[in-house]
Amino acid sequence: MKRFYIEKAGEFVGKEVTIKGWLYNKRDSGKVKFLLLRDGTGIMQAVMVKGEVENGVFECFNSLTQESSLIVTGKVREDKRSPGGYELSIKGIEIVQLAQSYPITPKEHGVGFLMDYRHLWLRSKRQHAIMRIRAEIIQACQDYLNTNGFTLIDAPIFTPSACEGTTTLFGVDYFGKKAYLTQSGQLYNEAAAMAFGKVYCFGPAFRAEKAKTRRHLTEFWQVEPEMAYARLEETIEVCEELLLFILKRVLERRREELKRLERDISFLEGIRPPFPRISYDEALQILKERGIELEWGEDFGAPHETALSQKFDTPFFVHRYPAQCKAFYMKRDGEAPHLALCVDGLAPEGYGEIIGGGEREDDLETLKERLEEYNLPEEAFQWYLDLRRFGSVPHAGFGLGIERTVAWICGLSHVREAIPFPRMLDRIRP
RNA sequence: UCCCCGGUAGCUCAAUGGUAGAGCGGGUGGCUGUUAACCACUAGGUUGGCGGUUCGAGUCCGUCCCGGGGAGCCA
Repeated sequence: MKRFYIEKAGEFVGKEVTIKGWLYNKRDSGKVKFLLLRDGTGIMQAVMVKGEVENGVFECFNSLTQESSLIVTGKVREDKRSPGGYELSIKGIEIVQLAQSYPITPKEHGVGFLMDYRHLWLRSKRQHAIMRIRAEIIQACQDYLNTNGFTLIDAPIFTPSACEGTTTLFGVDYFGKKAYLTQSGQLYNEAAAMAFGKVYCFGPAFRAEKAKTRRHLTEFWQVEPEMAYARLEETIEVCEELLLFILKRVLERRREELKRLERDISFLEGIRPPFPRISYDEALQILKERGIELEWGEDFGAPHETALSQKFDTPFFVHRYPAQCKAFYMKRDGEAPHLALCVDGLAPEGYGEIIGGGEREDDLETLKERLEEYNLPEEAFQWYLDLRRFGSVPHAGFGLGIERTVAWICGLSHVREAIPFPRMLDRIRP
């Protein structure tokens, strides 16, 4: 017989099953006692009435504490009075461990307290829903890329040098030498793209930014596709397809979780392509119309991104930023060399940037000049320059931030809930 | 790093410079359908640390620590 899981309770009506799980909560009314059991897939109410179960089983109810681990057997029934519509009539209870007094109660708590107990907080309904959606989004990224000709080529976590300047890197001791935790797999992705054509890497990135906002983690995950011979417009197409694929997948498979988070599902369902593509110059114009002045050449700050993302009901792309505010490897626009052939993908509803990417500089001499302009040591980038010496081609790619995407799709107010164990300025525990 | 707000029972929060309190959680008892159940009783405090003002400080001042919100930068 199939193993029973609470989320599949409907397939077991009338059958006797075993739930291996934990006590989420309990209630009683004298001779009727209710256990709310969770097994990792969902929560199900179990009930027992005095006289209808063995006395020992009935009496053990009083000793049960929140989050005690239990193995409960009984028969599955449909019952409208039960949350979820299905209920277990208890036959037997085996106590695996009686939990000590559990710190997280069914009442309200502050974020600081909950973050201190992140290892336990993950058991709560809301966090459970977020993590299942996160897993679905990650799988959707991989499914989309794997079925569209991309090969997964992992990039290293230890790196000998910076790819976007050294100020935001975490340094580590590497057998007496200085190494850094990667802030992006991109440079290695470019090498991989020259070998495999279309590639992607998926993994954590580390940025030692002293940023204390709802959108920053010092350790975050990203998926980074890179494509040989791709230009900016094609890259934006891939960004759009990937986002649509993710949305469709989550709406198909994680609808219950979205409901639990009280996400506005109809908003997500209403998202249709094509997503607007606006240039940096057009974005400045939009901001101006809204009374927000920004000098040309300045990068967008949080208020600018928020204002822009409130204008659209879908994700949208801002392309061709001033080259001066972008990284050294960005290719310049041949027709307007003061612009970089780059793109940011922004989520609507005030969420802002979730994607950053663009074309990479493919000319050896130009790239050498850039390294000098940006004060980067050329010798550390010899391997990277090799990619321009041996069969250089136009190429482009982008990075999609997982936590920011999760935060947007789930409607979270802070990315810290979008990752199991967030690492932030001033928080590295648990 | 800067600006703003906060730190009181396990948790969420009250308390004019004058006797530290409530709800939840814990414990005990009651209730045959509960839905963050309900009812009764009960235990629980160095008011973040240090220093100062005052007859008297949870409350005012200084400083440090911790948390929350925001900014610069970014996925």
